[in-house]
Amino acid sequence: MMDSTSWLWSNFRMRRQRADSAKPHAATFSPLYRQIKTLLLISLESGEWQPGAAIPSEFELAVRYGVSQGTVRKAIDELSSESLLVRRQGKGTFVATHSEPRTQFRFLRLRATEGEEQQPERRLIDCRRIRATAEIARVLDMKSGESVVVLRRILSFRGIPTVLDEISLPATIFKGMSAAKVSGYNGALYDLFESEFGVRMIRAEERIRALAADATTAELLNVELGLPLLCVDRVAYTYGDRAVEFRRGLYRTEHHYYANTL
Amino acid sequence: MMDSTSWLWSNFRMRRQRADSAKPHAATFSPLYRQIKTLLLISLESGEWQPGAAIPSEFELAVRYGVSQGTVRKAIDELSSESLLVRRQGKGTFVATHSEPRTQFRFLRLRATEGEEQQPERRLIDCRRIRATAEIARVLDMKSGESVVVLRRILSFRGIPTVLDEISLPATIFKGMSAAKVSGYNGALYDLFESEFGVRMIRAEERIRALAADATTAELLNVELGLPLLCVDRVAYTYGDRAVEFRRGLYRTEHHYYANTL
DNA sequence: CAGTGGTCTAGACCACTCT
DNA sequence: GAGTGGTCTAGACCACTGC
Repeated sequence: MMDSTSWLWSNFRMRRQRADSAKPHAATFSPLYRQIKTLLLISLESGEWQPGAAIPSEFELAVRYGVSQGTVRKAIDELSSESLLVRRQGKGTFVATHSEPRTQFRFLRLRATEGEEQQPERRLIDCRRIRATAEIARVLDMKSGESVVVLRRILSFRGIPTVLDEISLPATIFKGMSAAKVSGYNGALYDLFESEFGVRMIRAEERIRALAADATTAELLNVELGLPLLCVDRVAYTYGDRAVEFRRGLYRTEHHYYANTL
Repeated sequence: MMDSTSWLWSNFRMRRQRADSAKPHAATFSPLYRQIKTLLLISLESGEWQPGAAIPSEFELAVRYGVSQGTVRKAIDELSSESLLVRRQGKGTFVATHSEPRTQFRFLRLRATEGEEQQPERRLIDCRRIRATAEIARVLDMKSGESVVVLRRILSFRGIPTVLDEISLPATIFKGMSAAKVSGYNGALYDLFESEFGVRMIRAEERIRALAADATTAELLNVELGLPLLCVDRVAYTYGDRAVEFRRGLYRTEHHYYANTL
């Protein structure tokens, strides 16, 4: 089959790396397990293995790539520590999903000052199409003026509006995004992105500042003008470190805090 | 030597674990490499290996503990990923130190909105001894009324006062702490704690909120009353997850932000 | 060159899950 | 019991550092 041919070739190229360089090593050298990791990443990104599904066993992958099980294992170890894969002893290795509570915990850092943890209620305010501003174009690596979908929504805890999110997405990647799609969904947005648009958020960077509530924000969050809020700017990345979301969150912190571990 | 005796005994006990339990496995089971990791932690905590110094080679440790090099390796891997040890190919494995810039980056998350990264100037305001309030006693796991050292200081960037820190430390652990000791030191506090008091900060948890500057803060940071500030409450832990510092930081965020990666 | 960490292998056995 | 990930070993060789 074509598959066999392609992996034989890949493997040949991998092994060559060591043998054919006259100089000790060029800057292009990478160990076998990293090359395996790259192959696994390709399979993940291409959708060959769907979120939530099991990937082939370590033994099978070792045979497929013509390396030892330990080498495959080390590649999976890294992907697992990056939360792209999840190992389950006795069952197999699975593609990580945003529908797992563990993952949601990772991307929503707001915790209640006291009392039990609770799921937020999500209410969509609006969903518009605009042309990318210079700022959005810069962080999302687009051209100014390209089409962007902007969602605004409110997260409430125990009925208290607590977070105002403004979420900017490249329209070309999130084709068919609409208020209906978001409203009809009762879960984390990243879960929707993954299942409906095939966009998996891998990593995000946040910049946190404090600022005073302006008129619009004060009204939407039902607080008085000037109340100090956390302003959380997030850029989220998918495979290959491609930025695909810019999100500005305004958090009330009378009864919640942003949790972080150093 | 006594050393030989003790490690032989330890090793015996480790291997026993597998053999002598009739039931498949009690909840107390832990794999060999974790037991090795614990032994390494003991050596670190006891000061047998000083910060910045090299620990014995993997081969030597394998002989000492009577296990294979790969098992020692896995133990070191975990300690290394927890930033307790640092591997340097060809040189050895070293005890991590707070004097390395990399480590300071980890515990000071404030970044400039624009321009080059810069070292802050540190100015001590005062250093007092008080009795632990209920709140401090709770987070530092002390009794109410026990002696606490409280430092207040300001961090300035480019001459602009930006952070007001109030740092509470158990007096019994930080014996001999004084204004002179802190003032005479031009570096990260954790570096001072490590070298002068033998207290190594391993991990910290932060809770971030937004609040308005009160009168005292406004004066010390030279801002107007009510300016929104980040309030960063940190509890820092040393070996064995013992809390040894409570720190409340108030951050101006006109020209800086708190950086975080998810 | 010797010594250290880094990679890779092959094989054994353990622990867990499901059938 | 079969299949999966988890641990452990012994040994080979590579890559980097410093003498």
